[in-house]
Amino acid sequence: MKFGLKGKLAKKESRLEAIRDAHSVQGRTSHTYRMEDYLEVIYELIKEKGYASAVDISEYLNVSSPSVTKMMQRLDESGHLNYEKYRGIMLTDQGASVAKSMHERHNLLVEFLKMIGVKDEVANRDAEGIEHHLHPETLKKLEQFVKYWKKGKKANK
Amino acid sequence: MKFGLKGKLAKKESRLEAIRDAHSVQGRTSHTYRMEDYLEVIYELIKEKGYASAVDISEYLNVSSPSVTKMMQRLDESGHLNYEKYRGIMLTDQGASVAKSMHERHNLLVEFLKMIGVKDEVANRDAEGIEHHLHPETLKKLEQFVKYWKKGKKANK
DNA sequence: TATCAAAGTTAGCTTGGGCTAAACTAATAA
DNA sequence: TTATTAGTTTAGCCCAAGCTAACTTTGATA
Repeated sequence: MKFGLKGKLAKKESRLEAIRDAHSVQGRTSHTYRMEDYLEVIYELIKEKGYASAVDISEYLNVSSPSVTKMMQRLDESGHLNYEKYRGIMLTDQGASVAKSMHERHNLLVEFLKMIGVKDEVANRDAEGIEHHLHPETLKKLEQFVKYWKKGKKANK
Repeated sequence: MKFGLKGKLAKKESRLEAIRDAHSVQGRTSHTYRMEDYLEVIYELIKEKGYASAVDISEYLNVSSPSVTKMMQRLDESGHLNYEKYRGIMLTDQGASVAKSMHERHNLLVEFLKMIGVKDEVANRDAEGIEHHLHPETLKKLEQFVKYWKKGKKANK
């Protein structure tokens, strides 16, 4: 496997042009980063306790319960979960898929960060911030890279 | 140099606890991520053309000019730049320092991403998203790591 | 020097996400 | 069965950041 040796053929962009490209609107996903955070917590709660209550969500995201309620309504609206007042919360397939994706990104990022020597706590915090911003390609490459690195480590341990 | 071999002594946290820690409020920096974007563009504009005009900022950030004006007022307020209506924009030391930090983070991230095989365009876009979320420690480790890796590459080229 | 286009600004609105205070539900204990 | 209370929701607010429409300033040119 080769890294970092791609053909340098691309038209060289000025830094400003690169910034413009990066900030050009480009098919955002119908949900916000904050929604991803909520979905991730709900997913973990369901995995750990079987259900997700508003108090728990509010505790783990460090927000008030009215904020949770509001977001539940939005996520219901957007089809990420089925929500019935005073009853409960269930992830839809769509919601679960977003949540799972976040979960995996998080794991991968934490693994990588620890690998390069970042302390657990910081790794976790940074991963939580970064996970929303990864292009699928980046994800794939990072995955390959981590796998590759681990193999190497094992090889000369 | 060693990576990934830190003592595994830390108390093992549940995933939810980790999420809570990550989302616990913790000394945010008196400026927002969006401010960082503006400051970065202003910095690059000044480097490339000697000054930063509102139209340019608005073009490179893909926002309207009233949005730029508003943000200039805020950044003036917060001491990141000196702004005088219809006149011009100058970064203060504080503003320049934030901008420079973004610039460096961006460079480092792009370098790393390309290193693992991510295409330029994607690397740029992801870096732009990620750069706001890096703890100084992560930054330092990533830097060491990139340096280390490059050395390795050179060694067996 | 007067005019006019381009650049910048203000006014006033929208939206996402957050909060507190107050009202409501539901489930348990008496 | 009723009363209490923990949990949830509503109402009504705030703030950052965005937008369009309308206005002002500046500077170049006739």
